[in-house]
Amino acid sequence: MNLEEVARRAGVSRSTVSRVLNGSTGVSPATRAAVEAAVASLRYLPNQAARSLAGTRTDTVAIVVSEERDRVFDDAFLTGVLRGATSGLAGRRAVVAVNPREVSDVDGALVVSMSGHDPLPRELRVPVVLVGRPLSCGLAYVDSDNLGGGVLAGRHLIARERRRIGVLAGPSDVAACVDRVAGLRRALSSSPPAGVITCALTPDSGAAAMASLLASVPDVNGVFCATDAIAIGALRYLASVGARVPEDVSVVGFDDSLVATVCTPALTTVRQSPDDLGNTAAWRLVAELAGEPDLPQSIVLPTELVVRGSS
Amino acid sequence: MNLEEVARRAGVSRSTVSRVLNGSTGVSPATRAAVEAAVASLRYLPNQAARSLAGTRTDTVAIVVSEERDRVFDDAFLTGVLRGATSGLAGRRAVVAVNPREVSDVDGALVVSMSGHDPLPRELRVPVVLVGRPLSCGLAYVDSDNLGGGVLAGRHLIARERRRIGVLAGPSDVAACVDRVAGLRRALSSSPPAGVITCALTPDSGAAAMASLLASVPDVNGVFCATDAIAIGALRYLASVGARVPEDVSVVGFDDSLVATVCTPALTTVRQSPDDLGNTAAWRLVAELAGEPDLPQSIVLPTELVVRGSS
DNA sequence: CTGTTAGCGCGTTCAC
DNA sequence: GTGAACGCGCTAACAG
Repeated sequence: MNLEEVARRAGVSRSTVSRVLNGSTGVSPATRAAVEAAVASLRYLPNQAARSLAGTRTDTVAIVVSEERDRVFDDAFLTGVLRGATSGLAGRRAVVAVNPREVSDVDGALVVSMSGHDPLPRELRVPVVLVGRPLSCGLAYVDSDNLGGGVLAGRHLIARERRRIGVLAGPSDVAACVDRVAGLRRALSSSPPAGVITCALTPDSGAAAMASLLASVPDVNGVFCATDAIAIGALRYLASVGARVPEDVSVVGFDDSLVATVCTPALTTVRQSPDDLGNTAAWRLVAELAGEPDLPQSIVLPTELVVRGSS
Repeated sequence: MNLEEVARRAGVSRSTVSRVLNGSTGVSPATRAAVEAAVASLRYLPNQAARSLAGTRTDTVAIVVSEERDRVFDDAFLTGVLRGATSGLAGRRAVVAVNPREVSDVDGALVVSMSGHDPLPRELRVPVVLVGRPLSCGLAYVDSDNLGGGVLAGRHLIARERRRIGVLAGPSDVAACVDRVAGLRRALSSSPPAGVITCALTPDSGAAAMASLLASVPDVNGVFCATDAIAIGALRYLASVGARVPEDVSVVGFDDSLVATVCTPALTTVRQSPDDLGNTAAWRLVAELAGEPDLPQSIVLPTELVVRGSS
């Protein structure tokens, strides 16, 4: 099934069918209709390989997932971004890759990476949109309002009369964590955090960080955790030493992952929408590929405080 | 940068370069070496489009994720399968799709779907390997040993002296759930379950199902849940009516998802490995595409009981 | 063992 | 407004 057959069926030449398929102007309404009828009745689908070989596009974009197992916020984040992205890709093929160097023959790429210093996107010679703010390069990106979320968390802790506030900050090369903590600092401007501990993005690391925090600031009464996974560990450690949450210590997380609703007490946290992140990034990339002018270099999606039992 | 240039550089013809690239036999070691040197020094990458247009393969496989939002075990399952699959695809391109009808120009497909009655895989005119046992078609598949896991759970409840056992079974069209419950029944052969409630794969549905179970079997002292998500809901409901776990009722889940370690009490559950599932399915598909004979029609991966506080 | 040749299906000039 | 002709980069016959 190829252009030739469709052309014969419609009583025109290959070129004309091609023109109709590619929305080119200068085809009389009558022939256009004939061609469309032929296409429909033959259930013709263009051959992608031939199309990209002859033309200049591949109609394929890469979704590059550059992450290590223990450096991901939570799996729901990735799943959400993927779901949102594929649905926003408007008929294009999405190839997923873990290693950017395996990627070729694509029109553009969506890169989701925790690390703010990923050197890889630049190696792709196509338009790139990042999911998550980069720390060190000027590429276009879509991100949650991590700063604003941090501010919300900080104001909430202040409203709860917490004045000895500790921070379990996550890694310093993860932009989202950096921004979240910056937001908290901004909300706390008059009375800076009593202690800041960096840690990995796992419950175990969060528990260990909570232990150090308690050691250096024994009277801490509010804790802001850069991710829910960290907060889970903090809650666990606090329970193990008999500290009451929220009576003795308020705990606030970030992500609103499933575990936030399941742990005891349920976790006050800041919600972001991975689906919207992926969808918006896809939209932005598609728009760029379509040649739309004046596209924003960065897009920031709102976050929202969800108050539960831990504060 | 194309075959022509590489050929010129190596002082041979296009065909010879093509032969070397495709591992065809009958090339003298000397010319092979010359070609490989040229390829390396020019950093030549074959054009995928041209390759699939001329040849019979596309070197890309589809990963079809056919799921609705509320019918997924947990997100970690999907991410795991995806991670395992992409790493097992041995250099092939992986295109992800939600709708199988968007899939064309691929050599084969991996289909991950909860529903056992998915009519879609057959529409793809290429080799297909399913992740998860199909209920109604005879396609090749890779699955966790859900039956065996159910047996493990059943034996465990018996060992805990639980004789009034209820089942929160999940949907009857999800093969994994059906198999898990079948395994439980097998372990309980002498004394069948006191009650079986079907439900959706969400905590809320699990909570509602637990309520019905308690209504019809007030003295239930053991509950097997087809998934951890269901078990979370069951635990929540039991706590709300003041039932003690595990003193009054033992609860066992299935999946060993992250929430199983976070809830209170921590959940006894059966562990499966989504990564291995995806990886094995990819391997099986690649082997079939390579024409390997005598491939197994089904592959079943072991599951493992993880005992925690809830039993 | 190696080179030559003929398309794969399509977009894109060109003429008409 | 429409058709004819060329070539994208490659694989797969076929010669030699």
